[in-house]
Amino acid sequence: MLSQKSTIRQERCSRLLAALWYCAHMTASRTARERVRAELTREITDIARRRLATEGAGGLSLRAVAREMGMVSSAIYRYFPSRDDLLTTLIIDGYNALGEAVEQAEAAAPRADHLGRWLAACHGVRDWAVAHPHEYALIYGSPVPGYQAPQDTIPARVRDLTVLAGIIRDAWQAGAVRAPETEAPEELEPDAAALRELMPGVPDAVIWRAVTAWTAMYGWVNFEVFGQFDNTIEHRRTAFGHSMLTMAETMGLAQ
Amino acid sequence: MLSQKSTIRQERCSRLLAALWYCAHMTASRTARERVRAELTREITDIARRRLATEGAGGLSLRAVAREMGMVSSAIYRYFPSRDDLLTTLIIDGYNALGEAVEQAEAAAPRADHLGRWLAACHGVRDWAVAHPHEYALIYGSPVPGYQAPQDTIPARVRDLTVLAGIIRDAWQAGAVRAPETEAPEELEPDAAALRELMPGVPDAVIWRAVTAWTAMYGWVNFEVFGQFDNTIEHRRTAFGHSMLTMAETMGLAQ
DNA sequence: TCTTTTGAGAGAGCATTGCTCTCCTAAGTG
DNA sequence: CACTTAGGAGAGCAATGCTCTCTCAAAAGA
Repeated sequence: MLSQKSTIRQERCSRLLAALWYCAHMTASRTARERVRAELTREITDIARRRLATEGAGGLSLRAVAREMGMVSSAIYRYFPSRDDLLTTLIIDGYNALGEAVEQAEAAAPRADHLGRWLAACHGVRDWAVAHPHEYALIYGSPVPGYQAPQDTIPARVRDLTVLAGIIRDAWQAGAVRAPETEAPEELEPDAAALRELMPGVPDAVIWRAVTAWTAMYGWVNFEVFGQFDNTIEHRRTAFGHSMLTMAETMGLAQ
Repeated sequence: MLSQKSTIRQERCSRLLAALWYCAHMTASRTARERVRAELTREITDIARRRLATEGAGGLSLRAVAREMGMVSSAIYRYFPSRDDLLTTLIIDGYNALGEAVEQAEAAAPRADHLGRWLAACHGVRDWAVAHPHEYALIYGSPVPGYQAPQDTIPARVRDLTVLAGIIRDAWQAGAVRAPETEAPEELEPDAAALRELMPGVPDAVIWRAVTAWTAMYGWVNFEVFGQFDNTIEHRRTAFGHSMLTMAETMGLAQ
């Protein structure tokens, strides 16, 4: 009994050492094995993403992915410890894809045209969401599994928010924002801290209007992607643009 | 072979006749059997709703409900032909519960205080959603199963929208709405038809602002319920109220 | 009151899922 | 060249949705 325990501990210890050694040399040596592993990992996520786009998050099954790869299902677990980990990877990828779409859309507008940048960013979000409804549902819909680890997703999920903050910051510094007459309740003063860092110098009243516009935009996109506008609104892109123009006015973005 | 087929057809025919007879007499006779059936159906949905509240939509299993009822799983199928049908029932119930919460919240405000009615309705939605996050996710989150039948849900899902439309209609008739300067694009003219019926006399420009406010409200609630505000905004009810006040201003609702 | 119909629970069974084992081979390492 | 180890194969476990058949008691009809 004791010797068995000792053996186990020894084994675990040697594994730990091996893992440490592996970590220390990982960056230096790009062995063929590591390359094929990275390649297979990418192939798994690609297939999973494709299946996600057709079946939806609920229908994504590890076994189906394995089958499509010509692998046996247990082999997948060498690459992803669980189905939720695969989903988390897909979520992070989704955040990055959306963030990139927004960044590119916004970057296409002239820097001084703050209203144009806002509208471009909004359409960037909407167009991507409409084109990738299931991926969008994964990142901005109801949380699917028990609960995905939010820690890993933080760096990727703020990319779109950063774009908005940049627009508001630039517009404010350029004097292109009319400050609202009404102030935000003092109670909210500490809550704006994180946002204040993204938009230095911008008064809280403007920040809160930006938050309102932000949630309004995602509210619209949610409604549209999740089918709430079916059989009601046909010209959705136009209606969305008009709605976002209204929100620009609410934010005090000068025409 | 032929006789077997004929027997089957005969059997099916007699079943059909029995079903027709049953339908014809259903309303008149409330037998004990029907009462216990209704009672058990209600018990199933109650347990399902409770499990939904703790496990979420993904973790709702027919077998678990059956186990909790002391039934064998196959017996559940006498009451609901599939898991999706149970979910659809829950969705309709959710729409009705939310609709009722909104109606009650809005009814508590003085009729002439249109801004107060708007804010009350908004808080009605938010408070219910925060109190029943999984049910809210079921009705306003990403569509969970393959696709639920939207036809059955239509009567229940417009209750909240009707409340909003009533506020705007009353406010407009009372002259308490400032019409916006900018008009909506003509392209959207046909899309407002359904909404125009709910708010007779209200100009399209105001209707579209109401839609924007509506989506903004649900956008905020989505963000809050789905955890997008975690570790950022603490005083969420206050922030939500301020945001909805901003949207009232956007709609032109006079203070 | 007695026979017949029928609604509905029990139980076995099927295909599928996520995940965990143990084996075993071939690629990479000293 | 010996040997370590990453990783694929396959069986297996528990759970799921759903479909059968069997059976019995309650309701209906005479």
